[in-house]
Amino acid sequence: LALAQGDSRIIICVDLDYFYAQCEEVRKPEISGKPVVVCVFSGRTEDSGAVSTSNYLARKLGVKSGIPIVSAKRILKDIPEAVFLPMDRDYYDTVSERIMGILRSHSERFEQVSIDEAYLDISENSGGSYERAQEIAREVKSEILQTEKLTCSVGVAPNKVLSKMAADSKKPDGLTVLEPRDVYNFLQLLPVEKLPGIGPKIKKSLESLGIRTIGDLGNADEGRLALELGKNLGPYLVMLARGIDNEPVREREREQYSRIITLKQNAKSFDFSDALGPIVLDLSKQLISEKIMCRSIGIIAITYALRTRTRSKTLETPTNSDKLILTVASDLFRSYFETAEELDKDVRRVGIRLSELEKVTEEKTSPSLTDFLA
DNA sequence: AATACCGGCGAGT
DNA sequence: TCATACTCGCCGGTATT
Repeated sequence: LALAQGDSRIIICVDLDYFYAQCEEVRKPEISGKPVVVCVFSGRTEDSGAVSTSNYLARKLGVKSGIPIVSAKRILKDIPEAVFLPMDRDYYDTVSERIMGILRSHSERFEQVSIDEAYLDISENSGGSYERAQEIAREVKSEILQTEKLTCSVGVAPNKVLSKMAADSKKPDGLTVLEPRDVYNFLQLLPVEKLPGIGPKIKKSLESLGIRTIGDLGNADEGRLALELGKNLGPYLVMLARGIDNEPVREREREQYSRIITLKQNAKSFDFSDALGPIVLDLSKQLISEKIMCRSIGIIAITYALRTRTRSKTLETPTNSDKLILTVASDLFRSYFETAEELDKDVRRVGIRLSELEKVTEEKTSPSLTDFLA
């Protein structure tokens, strides 16, 4: 089994356990030991909405991410101590930022992939030793536990995908080291959906080709797979299945900002500025505070049938103006409702997406009055 | 032919 | 039955040059 240059790196994946719910346990110690369910209430009716995250006690009883809040309440109706809390993103963001600061201090090469997950390339600080790498992982875990009282699951492996799979293999509060010599046995018998990036749809596609385990996938004919999954995705997954992943750990710029809301009731059209005004203002404020402009403005409509529909427009000149964003978004929605097929006009949720981002530079900042007077 | 843009879809937290 | 709020990435079609 060839592992290419992948052998020579040592990567750590840190994954904070049931993050939102664990943040709530830290903030309100009296709820730990009880099932905790973090909810996104959509405001349509009392308890409309979905479960964002739950702690392990709730999960064990079947309350998992994505299920309707009413289903969760049904499941836990005989457990009076169960706790349902509204999601508080701002709070989790601040906790996340502090933890990412800790992680960043452990390696020059750092990559945050989500609010609760990051990679560290510790090839250098470990001196190539998995023994030392494991110590570093232990230090990271204990530092997060001491400063924030949060547990995490950590994977140590020769590349990002394997470190993620190692972290996934023991949760919560795990520490799994996967050395190059163990990779083949680790992967061989796992079902394909354990590979990050393979969800229900791709699993089904692979099944139609008789591919069930990661071992099967690694031995698959790349040509046949390219036909089934696309010319890039197919071969890429085969390489992953062979334990090869040369993606570097690198800090990435954010590529988009979006906001989406659930309408009070489904609509064939709606008062654009009423519904969109607040989220546009919020987005615009965020762009300005982060000194960013966007060159593409998009709208998102989620239909009654839960289909996602999008329209977007690329501007000549980048903007961060709430007025312009609202105008463009309203136009896009108007034309959407004019042109969409009948079923797609029944809209449940609407949102806005800003992309093609650029940093604001001095020269591009629009001249202000004081500049004129100077 | 290469690149930009667009819209759909899939996956993940 | 009921079905959030985000982010990222790939795919294929079409328009533009």
